[in-house]
Amino acid sequence: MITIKEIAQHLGVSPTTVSNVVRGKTKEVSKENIEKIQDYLKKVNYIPNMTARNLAQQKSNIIGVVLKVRKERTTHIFTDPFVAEMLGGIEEVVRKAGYSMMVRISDDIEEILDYVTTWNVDGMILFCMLNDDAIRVQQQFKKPIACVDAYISKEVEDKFGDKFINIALDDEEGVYNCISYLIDNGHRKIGFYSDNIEGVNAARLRGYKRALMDHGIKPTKDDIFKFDPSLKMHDISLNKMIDKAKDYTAVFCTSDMYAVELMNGCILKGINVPDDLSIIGVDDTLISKVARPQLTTLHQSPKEKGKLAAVKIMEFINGENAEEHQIILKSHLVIRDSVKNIK
Amino acid sequence: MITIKEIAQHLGVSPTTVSNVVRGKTKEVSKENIEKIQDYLKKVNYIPNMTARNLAQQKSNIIGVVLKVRKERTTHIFTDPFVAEMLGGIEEVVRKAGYSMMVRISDDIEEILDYVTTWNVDGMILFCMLNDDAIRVQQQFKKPIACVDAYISKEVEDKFGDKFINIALDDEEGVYNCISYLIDNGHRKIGFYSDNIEGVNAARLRGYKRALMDHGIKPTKDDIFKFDPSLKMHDISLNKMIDKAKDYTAVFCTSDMYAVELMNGCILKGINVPDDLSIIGVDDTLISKVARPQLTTLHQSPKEKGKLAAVKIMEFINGENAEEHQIILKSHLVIRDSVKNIK
DNA sequence: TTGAAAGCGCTAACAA
DNA sequence: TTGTTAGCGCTTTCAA
Repeated sequence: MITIKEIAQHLGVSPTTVSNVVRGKTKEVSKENIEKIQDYLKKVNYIPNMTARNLAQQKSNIIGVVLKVRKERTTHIFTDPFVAEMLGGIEEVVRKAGYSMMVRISDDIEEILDYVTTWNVDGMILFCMLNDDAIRVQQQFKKPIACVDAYISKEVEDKFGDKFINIALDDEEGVYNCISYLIDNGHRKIGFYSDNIEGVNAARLRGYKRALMDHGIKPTKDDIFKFDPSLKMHDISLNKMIDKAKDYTAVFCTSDMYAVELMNGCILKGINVPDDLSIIGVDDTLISKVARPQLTTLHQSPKEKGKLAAVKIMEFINGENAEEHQIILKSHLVIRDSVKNIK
Repeated sequence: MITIKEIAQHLGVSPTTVSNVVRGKTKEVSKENIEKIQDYLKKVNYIPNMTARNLAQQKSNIIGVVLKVRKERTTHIFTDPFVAEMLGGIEEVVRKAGYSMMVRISDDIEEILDYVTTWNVDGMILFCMLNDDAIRVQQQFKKPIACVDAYISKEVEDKFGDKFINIALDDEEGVYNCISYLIDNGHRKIGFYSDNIEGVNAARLRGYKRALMDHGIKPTKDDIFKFDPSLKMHDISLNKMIDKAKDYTAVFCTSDMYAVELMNGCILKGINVPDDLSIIGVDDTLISKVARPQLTTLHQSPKEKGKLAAVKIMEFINGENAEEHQIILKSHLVIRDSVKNIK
């Protein structure tokens, strides 16, 4: 690759002048030099060395997109329609802003911090941060951060500066509505199905419990099914769940993907959905529409979440500050065919 | 961030010695220095500056993962289960090899070349390269390349050096088998449904045509439905397709995603699958199992394709050479419920 | 075993 | 308007 220095030598000008032309800072360059240099740049197809540029400018032009997920989920995290849509939203904004996206999957916040530090990313978009993580991140990472579905306390949140935002959903409220809807349709034995009950899903669990209690139903620990999404355990967990499902008339699942997998497993085992079991999911991604029966689900827009996070990061980088630390999007229930009225 | 120089000064040793310890090149460092330096590194939580390291070493530790897709597909490329699974396969291998993944979506080969050049990526994984692209890539990009589903001529292929591989599928043969299966089940009016007929899909189209002709059916241009996958056009294209579908007893779709969307559209319009229309897809991703009826589809393993591409790139970087320019994986038909025997 | 010095390719402060 | 110079943080020769 040809360098600025070589070009400068060849044309008998200084590297600064060439550099200025390359970067379009042509106010201080004479017309004849601009033309001469531009012609030559094109002729030799000059392409700047990003590494050198970044070192000189103490930045990276990289946005670190970090998916903090537990090991069991790593292998198929991209195939979760929620994540896929979110990434699509992020990618577009980041690319159009002239930045590059580095995607990192990890379940270890220390590793993540090392990663974004060593690459000196200009901003980080962090998916699924928990409270303890947030404390560490806040201590160590001093660049713009946008979170999607971080679930952290008000106190920790307030420790972050002006370059922090969390894009969230009204999870508790949304799930409250889902469960209320089930109850309105005559369901009293309602399961809660998730791969974890941290962060966002803790909020959802609260909504679930509150809805039950408000309708005079006492939630028990047994009603919460935590399953292992790793490839190995997947079918085992699923079958366990299906066995238990017979004791229920409805199950709330914390994502469309899990809902649809459960539904599929049930149907294959002769449990009819929704006649024998009603199912509700979350996300309203493509999969909920193509599944049969079509899935009743709590709508949110993963793509919008991703886009918004990316837009905010760009604003932060460009000097704007966050006016608030949280943006809470509104969910709504999309009623399709996977819930039966059993009144 | 603390630098090697500062550490050296503080400890009264040279930057070289610190650098050697950081990189584990401790053969030439005295034990007392090793210990002293390691302790201090830990104490100050030293994290190397990747940019500086890369500039000095003339490499990047980056693998460029490039999705070359037409503009209409950009917005939801990650949500295609094929792409999602493939990315998952790539990510794992790349990460475990100590590299970082930069994902770039573009439909312009010149832009792609500029991108990987400016970032000085150590290797590129390229999805969906066409013949003309390949010529340009071969001219300009002299680092290891692994392609997934590139479709290029033997001559162009041979112009690449020892650091090139293409991971492909026996597309023509596979689709030949799909169509033969349909014909065996009594179908004679069979449509071909795709968003493009370049590259891989050109091979599939050949398989389609050959199967028809071998069974005495003359394929016509009208039987090929090209639709526009952009968000705007999506429903319009789909409806057009569905209108035409009445003239057919079966449709072959070039991906599960499209197959499932078509199936869904048909069902919503009162066209029963498979009673009124049989459908076959390609990929055998999750979506084909959760759709109803379950989709009969040509199985391949996107994840394996991705993994293999990434493994090959790493081998190339580590000095190994390609023994062949193509690895052709075997597909096979997975028979589920979306095809009806109408004999 | 250690360290001085040059260099990776670019930018930016400052002088001319 | 142009060019000189130093420097970004690291690695790598090579001499001590």
